[in-house]
Amino acid sequence: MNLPLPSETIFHVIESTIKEYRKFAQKNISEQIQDMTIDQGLVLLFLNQHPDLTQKEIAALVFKDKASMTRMIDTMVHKKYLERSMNPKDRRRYKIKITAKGKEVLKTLPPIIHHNRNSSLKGITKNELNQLETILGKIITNCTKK
Amino acid sequence: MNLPLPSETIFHVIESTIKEYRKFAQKNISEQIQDMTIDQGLVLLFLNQHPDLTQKEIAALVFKDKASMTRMIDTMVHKKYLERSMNPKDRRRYKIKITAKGKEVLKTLPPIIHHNRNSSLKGITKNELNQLETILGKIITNCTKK
DNA sequence: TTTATTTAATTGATATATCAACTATATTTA
DNA sequence: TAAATATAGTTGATATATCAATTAAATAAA
Repeated sequence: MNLPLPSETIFHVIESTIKEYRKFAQKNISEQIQDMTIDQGLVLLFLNQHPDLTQKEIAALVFKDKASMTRMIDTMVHKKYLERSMNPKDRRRYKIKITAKGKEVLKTLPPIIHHNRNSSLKGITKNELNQLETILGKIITNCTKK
Repeated sequence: MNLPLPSETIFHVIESTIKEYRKFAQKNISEQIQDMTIDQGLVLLFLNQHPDLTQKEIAALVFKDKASMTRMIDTMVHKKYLERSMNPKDRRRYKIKITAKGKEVLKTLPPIIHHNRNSSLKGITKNELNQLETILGKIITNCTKK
């Protein structure tokens, strides 16, 4: 069987892309906000626009499982970016609130992220982005159907 | 600032794609080879075609750092897929050899991986693959230049 | 040739991720 | 309504990843 090496496949390119983007984005975040990981930043952005998200829902949005999310929110609570309080409508869930410190970060973070996205997509047309999304969508479908 | 949510960006799609592919590929591998992770399989494939790779070089190929690679190869040695011996030409490096058990796996693995790649890319044209590679290449360049 | 620098790999500390088992609450169904 | 099932979140065990410091050997510079 003449199988191309993993490094010669499109999957290698895809993985390389997301790793380099994450490295790039983390570097730019760390320059301005210390002790803030990309994923923690994303959690803040999500909660800011959707305050009623459950831990499980946030987990899905950032590609983690619920156990990881428990611990991630533990550390964000410990760092005073978030607060947990009971949700009276469903006492299995928490209400997760962004603290004042968290809101401060939410002033600094969006411009950085905006810049990360823009500069990493520089020279790529709207049309190309659509192509990208379409093709990747096919791969996702192939991997998840049935 | 009206910043789209992370889940609405192309980065989310890219990350989703690689995660789903990995999940899909791992499932198919686990059905036939127990106790073998994707990354361990990739290491075997690389070493099979390039027996003189150093740990550091393998690390780069599978997107890990050298400390992770030390430990990954430790476990593969422990599981009897690999053997380390000294490299007389450069005694800082190891010569990493695939054992008989490793070679057995290398009979089973390639067809699985072939199937994983093929079925996850089903319905995608050569041209689309080229587009994909080109566009992702631009993102990588944007993230790594300077 | 001795000394300084670089390189490959390891180690310890720590962070992060994942699985399975569990708790508490809510929802369904008999 | 009581019992069964499903859901949100936690926890412990374990695996995996990352960083910084270290070791040992090779290479470059003095």
